[in-house]
Amino acid sequence: MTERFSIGELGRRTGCKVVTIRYYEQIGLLDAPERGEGGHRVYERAHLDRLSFIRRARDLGFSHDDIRSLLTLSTGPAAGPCQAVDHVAAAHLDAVRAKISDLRRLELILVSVLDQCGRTTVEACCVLDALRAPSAEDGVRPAFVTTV
Amino acid sequence: MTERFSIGELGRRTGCKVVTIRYYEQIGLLDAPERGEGGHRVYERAHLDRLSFIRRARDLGFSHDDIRSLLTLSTGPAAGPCQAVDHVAAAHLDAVRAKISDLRRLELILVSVLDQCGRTTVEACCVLDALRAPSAEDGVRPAFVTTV
DNA sequence: TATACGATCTATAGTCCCTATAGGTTCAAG
DNA sequence: CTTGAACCTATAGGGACTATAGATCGTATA
Repeated sequence: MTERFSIGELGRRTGCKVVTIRYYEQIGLLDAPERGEGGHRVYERAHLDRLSFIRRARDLGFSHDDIRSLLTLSTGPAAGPCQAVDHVAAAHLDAVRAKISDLRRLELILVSVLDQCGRTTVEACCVLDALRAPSAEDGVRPAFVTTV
Repeated sequence: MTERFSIGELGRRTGCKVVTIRYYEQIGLLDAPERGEGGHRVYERAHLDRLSFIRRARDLGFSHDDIRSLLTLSTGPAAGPCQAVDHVAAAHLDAVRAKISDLRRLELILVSVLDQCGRTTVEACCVLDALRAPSAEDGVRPAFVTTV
Protein backbone atom coordinates (compact mmCIF):
# COMPACT_ATOMS: atom_id res chain seq x y z
CA MET A 1 0.00 0.00 0.00
CA THR A 2 2.24 2.73 -1.24
CA GLU A 3 0.94 6.20 -0.58
CA ARG A 4 0.54 8.31 -3.67
CA PHE A 5 -0.33 11.97 -3.81
CA SER A 6 -1.08 14.63 -6.31
CA ILE A 7 1.07 17.73 -6.48
CA GLY A 8 -1.60 19.68 -4.62
CA GLU A 9 -1.67 17.17 -1.79
CA LEU A 10 2.11 17.20 -1.61
CA GLY A 11 2.01 20.96 -1.41
CA ARG A 12 -0.53 20.89 1.39
CA ARG A 13 1.51 18.39 3.39
CA THR A 14 4.76 20.31 3.06
CA GLY A 15 3.54 23.88 3.07
CA CYS A 16 5.06 24.34 -0.34
CA LYS A 17 3.32 26.00 -3.26
CA VAL A 18 2.54 23.88 -6.26
CA VAL A 19 4.47 26.13 -8.61
CA THR A 20 7.45 25.90 -6.33
CA ILE A 21 7.34 22.10 -6.35
CA ARG A 22 7.40 22.12 -10.13
CA TYR A 23 10.22 24.62 -9.99
CA TYR A 24 12.22 22.36 -7.66
CA GLU A 25 11.75 19.55 -10.13
CA GLN A 26 12.93 21.77 -12.93
CA ILE A 27 16.14 22.70 -11.19
CA GLY A 28 16.77 19.12 -10.17
CA LEU A 29 16.26 19.54 -6.46
CA LEU A 30 13.33 17.14 -6.38
CA ASP A 31 13.12 14.02 -8.55
CA ALA A 32 10.56 14.00 -11.32
CA PRO A 33 7.78 11.65 -10.24
CA GLU A 34 5.84 9.20 -12.37
CA ARG A 35 2.85 10.46 -14.26
CA GLY A 36 -0.72 9.20 -14.15
CA GLU A 37 -2.73 8.47 -17.27
CA GLY A 38 -3.67 12.06 -17.82
CA GLY A 39 -0.10 13.26 -17.34
CA HIS A 40 -0.50 14.47 -13.77
CA ARG A 41 2.40 14.00 -11.41
CA VAL A 42 2.04 11.15 -8.92
CA TYR A 43 4.25 11.47 -5.86
CA GLU A 44 5.27 8.89 -3.30
CA ARG A 45 6.50 8.85 0.26
CA ALA A 46 10.12 9.45 -0.78
CA HIS A 47 9.15 12.69 -2.48
CA LEU A 48 7.28 13.84 0.57
CA ASP A 49 10.29 13.20 2.77
CA ARG A 50 12.69 14.87 0.44
CA LEU A 51 10.52 17.91 -0.08
CA SER A 52 10.00 18.26 3.67
CA PHE A 53 13.74 18.21 4.09
CA ILE A 54 14.16 20.85 1.44
CA ARG A 55 11.51 23.09 2.93
CA ARG A 56 12.92 22.89 6.42
CA ALA A 57 16.35 23.69 5.10
CA ARG A 58 14.95 26.68 3.19
CA ASP A 59 13.18 27.85 6.33
CA LEU A 60 16.58 27.85 7.98
CA GLY A 61 17.93 29.93 5.14
CA PHE A 62 20.10 27.35 3.42
CA SER A 63 20.69 28.01 -0.26
CA HIS A 64 19.79 25.52 -2.93
CA ASP A 65 23.43 24.64 -3.27
CA ASP A 66 23.71 24.02 0.46
CA ILE A 67 20.60 21.90 0.31
CA ARG A 68 21.97 19.86 -2.53
CA SER A 69 25.06 19.14 -0.44
CA LEU A 70 23.02 18.33 2.63
CA LEU A 71 20.79 15.98 0.68
CA THR A 72 23.74 14.19 -0.84
CA LEU A 73 25.36 13.87 2.54
CA SER A 74 22.19 12.73 4.25
CA THR A 75 21.77 9.91 1.80
CA GLY A 76 25.42 8.92 1.96
CA PRO A 77 26.83 6.13 4.16
CA ALA A 78 24.79 6.21 7.35
CA ALA A 79 27.77 5.27 9.48
CA GLY A 80 30.04 7.87 7.93
CA PRO A 81 31.10 10.98 9.82
CA CYS A 82 28.95 14.06 9.64
CA GLN A 83 31.70 16.64 9.67
CA ALA A 84 30.79 17.80 6.21
CA VAL A 85 27.24 18.42 7.32
CA ASP A 86 28.41 20.38 10.32
CA HIS A 87 30.66 22.36 8.07
CA VAL A 88 27.81 23.45 5.81
CA ALA A 89 25.70 24.41 8.81
CA ALA A 90 28.55 26.23 10.51
CA ALA A 91 29.34 28.22 7.39
CA HIS A 92 25.71 29.15 7.16
CA LEU A 93 25.67 30.21 10.78
CA ASP A 94 28.65 32.45 10.09
CA ALA A 95 26.80 34.03 7.19
CA VAL A 96 23.72 34.59 9.33
CA ARG A 97 25.78 36.23 12.03
CA ALA A 98 27.58 38.43 9.55
CA LYS A 99 24.26 39.56 8.17
CA ILE A 100 22.93 40.27 11.63
CA SER A 101 25.87 42.46 12.48
CA ASP A 102 25.54 44.29 9.18
CA LEU A 103 21.91 44.96 9.87
CA ARG A 104 22.58 46.06 13.42
CA ARG A 105 25.00 48.66 12.21
CA LEU A 106 22.35 49.83 9.80
CA GLU A 107 19.79 49.93 12.56
CA LEU A 108 22.00 52.10 14.72
CA ILE A 109 22.62 54.58 11.96
CA LEU A 110 18.96 54.80 11.03
CA VAL A 111 17.93 55.25 14.64
CA SER A 112 20.47 57.98 15.27
CA VAL A 113 19.50 59.80 12.12
CA LEU A 114 15.80 59.53 12.80
CA ASP A 115 16.19 60.59 16.41
CA GLN A 116 17.73 63.88 15.45
CA CYS A 117 15.13 64.63 12.85
CA GLY A 118 11.99 65.99 14.40
CA ARG A 119 9.54 67.54 11.94
CA THR A 120 11.98 69.91 10.29
CA THR A 121 12.17 71.07 6.70
CA VAL A 122 13.57 69.30 3.68
CA GLU A 123 16.46 71.73 3.74
CA ALA A 124 17.42 70.84 7.30
CA CYS A 125 16.35 67.20 7.23
CA CYS A 126 18.83 65.00 9.09
CA VAL A 127 17.90 61.93 7.11
CA LEU A 128 18.66 63.65 3.83
CA ASP A 129 21.79 65.17 5.36
CA ALA A 130 23.07 61.72 6.10
CA LEU A 131 22.66 60.86 2.44
CA ARG A 132 23.93 64.11 1.01
CA ALA A 133 27.29 64.06 2.74
CA PRO A 134 29.48 61.43 4.36
CA SER A 135 27.67 60.41 7.50
CA ALA A 136 28.58 61.37 11.07
CA GLU A 137 29.69 57.83 11.75
CA ASP A 138 32.59 58.19 9.41
CA GLY A 139 33.87 55.36 7.34
CA VAL A 140 30.42 53.91 6.87
CA ARG A 141 30.78 52.07 3.62
CA PRO A 142 29.34 48.62 4.14
CA ALA A 143 28.89 47.49 0.55
CA PHE A 144 27.02 44.39 1.62
CA VAL A 145 23.36 45.00 2.06
CA THR A 146 21.43 44.09 -1.01
CA THR A 147 17.97 43.41 0.29
CA VAL A 148 16.45 43.93 3.65
CA MET B 1 35.31 75.62 -15.13
CA THR B 2 32.81 72.86 -14.90
CA GLU B 3 34.28 69.61 -13.73
CA ARG B 4 33.79 66.78 -16.13
CA PHE B 5 34.60 63.13 -15.55
CA SER B 6 34.62 59.89 -17.38
CA ILE B 7 32.55 57.00 -16.12
CA GLY B 8 35.64 55.41 -14.64
CA GLU B 9 36.49 58.54 -12.72
CA LEU B 10 32.93 58.82 -11.46
CA GLY B 11 33.11 55.24 -10.33
CA ARG B 12 36.35 55.85 -8.47
CA ARG B 13 34.95 58.89 -6.71
CA THR B 14 31.76 57.19 -5.61
CA GLY B 15 32.96 53.66 -5.02
CA CYS B 16 30.52 52.46 -7.61
CA LYS B 17 31.35 49.99 -10.36
CA VAL B 18 31.25 51.24 -13.90
CA VAL B 19 28.74 48.60 -14.94
CA THR B 20 26.53 49.59 -12.06
CA ILE B 21 26.60 53.23 -13.10
CA ARG B 22 25.46 52.26 -16.58
CA TYR B 23 22.81 50.08 -15.01
CA TYR B 24 21.53 52.98 -12.90
CA GLU B 25 21.25 55.04 -16.04
CA GLN B 26 19.35 52.25 -17.72
CA ILE B 27 16.76 52.01 -14.96
CA GLY B 28 16.43 55.77 -14.79
CA LEU B 29 17.99 56.29 -11.39
CA LEU B 30 20.79 58.42 -12.76
CA ASP B 31 20.35 60.88 -15.63
CA ALA B 32 22.01 60.03 -18.91
CA PRO B 33 24.99 62.38 -19.32
CA GLU B 34 26.23 64.06 -22.45
CA ARG B 35 28.55 62.18 -24.73
CA GLY B 36 32.00 63.15 -25.95
CA GLU B 37 33.09 62.92 -29.58
CA GLY B 38 33.82 59.23 -29.39
CA GLY B 39 30.55 58.48 -27.68
CA HIS B 40 31.94 58.19 -24.17
CA ARG B 41 29.82 59.44 -21.29
CA VAL B 42 30.86 62.79 -19.82
CA TYR B 43 29.63 63.42 -16.30
CA GLU B 44 29.36 66.62 -14.31
CA ARG B 45 29.18 67.66 -10.69
CA ALA B 46 25.42 67.06 -10.47
CA HIS B 47 25.89 63.43 -11.48
CA LEU B 48 28.56 62.96 -8.86
CA ASP B 49 26.30 64.35 -6.16
CA ARG B 50 23.35 62.29 -7.22
CA LEU B 51 25.30 59.09 -7.51
CA SER B 52 26.88 59.67 -4.11
CA PHE B 53 23.42 60.06 -2.67
CA ILE B 54 22.28 56.87 -4.33
CA ARG B 55 25.27 54.93 -3.10
CA ARG B 56 24.90 56.09 0.48
CA ALA B 57 21.25 55.18 0.41
CA ARG B 58 22.09 51.73 -0.98
CA ASP B 59 24.71 51.29 1.72
CA LEU B 60 21.94 51.91 4.21
CA GLY B 61 19.86 49.25 2.51
CA PHE B 62 17.25 51.46 0.87
CA SER B 63 15.64 49.92 -2.20
CA HIS B 64 15.71 51.58 -5.58
CA ASP B 65 12.09 52.58 -5.09
CA ASP B 66 12.90 54.14 -1.73
CA ILE B 67 15.79 55.96 -3.29
CA ARG B 68 13.62 57.30 -6.06
CA SER B 69 11.28 58.71 -3.43
CA LEU B 70 14.10 60.16 -1.39
CA LEU B 71 15.65 61.80 -4.42
CA THR B 72 12.35 63.32 -5.44
CA LEU B 73 11.77 64.58 -1.92
CA SER B 74 15.28 65.93 -1.55
CA THR B 75 14.93 68.03 -4.66
CA GLY B 76 11.46 69.24 -3.71
CA PRO B 77 10.68 72.54 -1.98
CA ALA B 78 13.56 73.15 0.42
CA ALA B 79 11.31 74.77 3.00
CA GLY B 80 8.72 72.00 2.87
CA PRO B 81 8.29 69.53 5.72
CA CYS B 82 10.35 66.37 5.72
CA GLN B 83 7.77 64.03 7.19
CA ALA B 84 7.66 62.00 4.03
CA VAL B 85 11.40 61.47 4.21
CA ASP B 86 11.18 60.39 7.82
CA HIS B 87 8.41 58.04 6.88
CA VAL B 88 10.50 56.25 4.27
CA ALA B 89 13.39 55.94 6.69
CA ALA B 90 11.18 54.77 9.53
CA ALA B 91 9.56 52.11 7.36
CA HIS B 92 12.99 50.95 6.36
CA LEU B 93 14.09 50.81 9.96
CA ASP B 94 11.10 48.61 10.72
CA ALA B 95 12.07 46.29 7.89
CA VAL B 96 15.66 46.13 9.12
CA ARG B 97 14.49 45.27 12.61
CA ALA B 98 12.13 42.59 11.36
CA LYS B 99 14.95 41.05 9.37
CA ILE B 100 17.24 41.11 12.37
CA SER B 101 14.74 39.29 14.52
CA ASP B 102 14.19 36.71 11.80
CA LEU B 103 17.89 36.10 11.55
CA ARG B 104 18.31 35.92 15.29
CA ARG B 105 15.75 33.16 15.49
CA LEU B 106 17.66 31.36 12.77
CA GLU B 107 20.90 31.87 14.61
CA LEU B 108 19.48 30.35 17.77
CA ILE B 109 18.23 27.29 15.99
CA LEU B 110 21.49 26.76 14.14
CA VAL B 111 23.52 27.20 17.30
CA SER B 112 21.40 24.78 19.29
CA VAL B 113 21.54 22.21 16.54
CA LEU B 114 25.27 22.56 16.04
CA ASP B 115 25.98 22.46 19.75
CA GLN B 116 24.41 19.07 20.12
CA CYS B 117 26.23 17.63 17.18
CA GLY B 118 29.77 16.66 18.11
CA ARG B 119 31.50 14.54 15.49
CA THR B 120 28.86 11.85 15.22
CA THR B 121 27.76 9.79 12.23
CA VAL B 122 25.47 10.75 9.41
CA GLU B 123 22.87 8.47 10.89
CA ALA B 124 22.87 10.24 14.24
CA CYS B 125 23.67 13.74 12.98
CA CYS B 126 21.71 16.37 14.85
CA VAL B 127 21.85 18.80 12.00
CA LEU B 128 20.31 16.34 9.61
CA ASP B 129 17.83 15.31 12.28
CA ALA B 130 16.62 18.84 12.49
CA LEU B 131 15.93 18.76 8.78
CA ARG B 132 14.50 15.26 8.60
CA ALA B 133 11.76 15.83 11.16
CA PRO B 134 9.97 18.80 12.68
CA SER B 135 12.53 20.55 14.81
CA ALA B 136 12.72 20.56 18.61
CA GLU B 137 11.65 24.19 18.68
CA ASP B 138 8.22 23.32 17.46
CA GLY B 139 6.26 25.57 15.22
CA VAL B 140 9.34 26.75 13.41
CA ARG B 141 8.01 27.73 10.06
CA PRO B 142 9.36 31.15 9.30
CA ALA B 143 8.67 31.35 5.58
CA PHE B 144 10.55 34.59 5.33
CA VAL B 145 14.23 34.12 4.83
CA THR B 146 15.16 34.10 1.22
CA THR B 147 18.75 35.08 1.22
CA VAL B 148 21.23 35.44 3.99
C1' DT C 1 53.68 58.08 -36.23
C1' DA C 2 52.73 53.46 -35.12
C1' DT C 3 51.30 50.52 -31.73
C1' DA C 4 49.94 48.58 -27.72
C1' DC C 5 46.95 48.58 -23.90
C1' DG C 6 43.51 50.13 -20.96
C1' DA C 7 39.08 52.31 -20.83
C1' DT C 8 34.93 52.64 -22.89
C1' DC C 9 30.96 51.24 -25.85
C1' DT C 10 26.57 48.09 -26.82
C1' DA C 11 23.88 44.08 -26.24
C1' DT C 12 22.68 40.02 -24.09
C1' DA C 13 22.50 36.44 -20.69
C1' DG C 14 23.10 34.86 -16.05
C1' DT C 15 22.52 35.04 -10.79
C1' DC C 16 19.05 33.65 -6.77
C1' DC C 17 14.60 31.97 -5.59
C1' DC C 18 10.89 31.99 -6.84
C1' DT C 19 6.06 34.29 -8.67
C1' DA C 20 2.79 35.41 -12.23
C1' DT C 21 0.44 34.87 -16.43
C1' DA C 22 -1.76 32.69 -20.42
C1' DG C 23 -3.99 29.12 -22.51
C1' DG C 24 -5.04 24.53 -22.54
C1' DT C 25 -6.34 19.60 -20.37
C1' DT C 26 -7.85 16.38 -16.77
C1' DC C 27 -10.27 14.91 -12.79
C1' DA C 28 -14.02 14.44 -9.42
C1' DA C 29 -18.41 15.78 -7.61
C1' DG C 30 -23.26 16.67 -8.44
C1' DC D 1 -23.11 15.48 -18.56
C1' DT D 2 -21.66 19.51 -16.91
C1' DT D 3 -19.23 22.37 -14.00
C1' DG D 4 -15.34 23.94 -11.63
C1' DA D 5 -11.20 22.99 -9.30
C1' DA D 6 -6.87 21.10 -10.06
C1' DC D 7 -3.53 20.13 -13.16
C1' DC D 8 -0.46 20.74 -17.46
C1' DT D 9 3.33 23.54 -20.34
C1' DA D 10 5.79 27.52 -21.59
C1' DT D 11 7.23 32.01 -20.90
C1' DA D 12 8.15 36.36 -18.63
C1' DG D 13 9.05 39.18 -14.59
C1' DG D 14 11.35 40.89 -10.28
C1' DG D 15 15.37 43.13 -7.62
C1' DA D 16 19.87 44.57 -7.89
C1' DC D 17 23.08 43.74 -10.01
C1' DT D 18 27.23 40.75 -12.46
C1' DA D 19 29.41 38.61 -16.37
C1' DT D 20 30.56 37.96 -21.05
C1' DA D 21 31.59 38.99 -25.91
C1' DG D 22 33.06 41.74 -29.40
C1' DA D 23 33.89 46.30 -31.01
C1' DT D 24 35.70 51.05 -30.59
C1' DC D 25 38.20 54.90 -28.35
C1' DG D 26 41.95 57.36 -26.08
C1' DT D 27 46.50 57.90 -24.64
C1' DA D 28 51.30 56.85 -23.35
C1' DT D 29 55.37 55.16 -25.06
C1' DA D 30 58.87 53.63 -28.61
